[in-house]
Amino acid sequence: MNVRADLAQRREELHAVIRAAAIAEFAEHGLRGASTQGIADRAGISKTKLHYYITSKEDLYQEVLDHIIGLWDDLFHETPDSDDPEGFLRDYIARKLLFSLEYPDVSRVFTSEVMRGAPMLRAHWDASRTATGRAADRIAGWVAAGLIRPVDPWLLQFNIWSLTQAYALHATEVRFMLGLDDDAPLDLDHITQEVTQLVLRGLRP
Amino acid sequence: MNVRADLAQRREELHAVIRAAAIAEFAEHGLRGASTQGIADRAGISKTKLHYYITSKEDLYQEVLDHIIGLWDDLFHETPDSDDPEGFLRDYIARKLLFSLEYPDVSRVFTSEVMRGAPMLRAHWDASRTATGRAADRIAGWVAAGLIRPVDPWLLQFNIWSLTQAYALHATEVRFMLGLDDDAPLDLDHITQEVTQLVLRGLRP
DNA sequence: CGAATGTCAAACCAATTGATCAGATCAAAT
DNA sequence: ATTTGATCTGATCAATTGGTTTGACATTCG
Repeated sequence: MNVRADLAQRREELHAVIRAAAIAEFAEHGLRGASTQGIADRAGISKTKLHYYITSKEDLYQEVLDHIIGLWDDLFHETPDSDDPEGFLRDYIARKLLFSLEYPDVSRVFTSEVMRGAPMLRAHWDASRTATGRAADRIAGWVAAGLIRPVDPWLLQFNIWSLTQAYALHATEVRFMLGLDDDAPLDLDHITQEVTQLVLRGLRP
Repeated sequence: MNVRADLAQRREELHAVIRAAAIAEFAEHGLRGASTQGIADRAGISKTKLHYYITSKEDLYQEVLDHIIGLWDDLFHETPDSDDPEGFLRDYIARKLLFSLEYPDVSRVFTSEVMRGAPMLRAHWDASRTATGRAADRIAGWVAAGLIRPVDPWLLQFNIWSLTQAYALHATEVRFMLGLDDDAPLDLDHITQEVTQLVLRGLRP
């Protein structure tokens, strides 16, 4: 049984390596532009071996998308520290930005899929929309309670998404503009501070 | 001479058609994922005919990137109505959003190139950086004059870019969340209002 | 032991890729 | 009318694509 567990674990580890390689390749070239050879190279295995562990490129891509959705759900479902607007938004923005800077390729794959019309993402979006709708209700509640000024609760969420995700999508551009090396880390705390302030002050009644 | 002009014009018109088709294809699939066959189909010509007018896929892509940079320069160099922060930012945000909603594919091609490390964009970025630096100086001036609260002038620009571009990149997602048809127009005025308010109020001293 | 299962690589396959070529077509210039 | 040059097409190219097959090797289990 110990051996069996080891085997299953080795399989799972290799699968994680493959998934990571796939995310990197898909982030850089999209679904059509990604090649299984490229994924195999990044994973450090032969193309044949890769195809032994996956059923098809499209299938791997779909699995990556599911994985991403799962990560985002986790990120969103972590109970926020507080329920007042300021505490909640601070926490939310900080977490989103941390994720963007830590796993930029994940955001890139997602945006790449959206840019081509999100044909393989539509299945997940129904759940995502109801979640966004609940959040919109909460924001509307803040507005009604006079805690923040009147805003469109949906657009506010889109705006926060864009502010946080941009630092993943355009990290290369940001680094260049700031005169940083291509692989230099971005200043998470500073960015978080600036974005948070912009949003919080922008919502003052 | 008249005839010559006509010929040159026909050539140019066809070239514009090809460029538009290329932008659509590149926006959806990126450089590697785009196929010359797909571009030819969108342009309504045969693949052979396409290759008669272009020298290579990479070359066409580079030309598209140059074209995009030109469009953005024009957008930026139009003299703003006013020089005070509020007037300038209102104008700038409105123009950027108008462009994003009108030509979303242009923004998509640009982001797609950035996401893969922007190897064919670096040549343009030096000029772009000095322009951004000048804008940063102006913003710093506003801060020094107490017209807006202290902010990082560079990050403020990144944040405005992301707020405006997101409605091009993620138009599909936004439409879905708002329950709109895939080809329904987004409410430019409403979005402009919301984004402008968020930024202007977020900058109050 | 031996059968069965899991792991992997070399060779290979059909399809698509970007791109070329020789030649047909056509309008303009001589 | 003939020449010239640009435009356009069908056939075709070599290379790369995603994916399979065959078979060798190893590991596990009876």
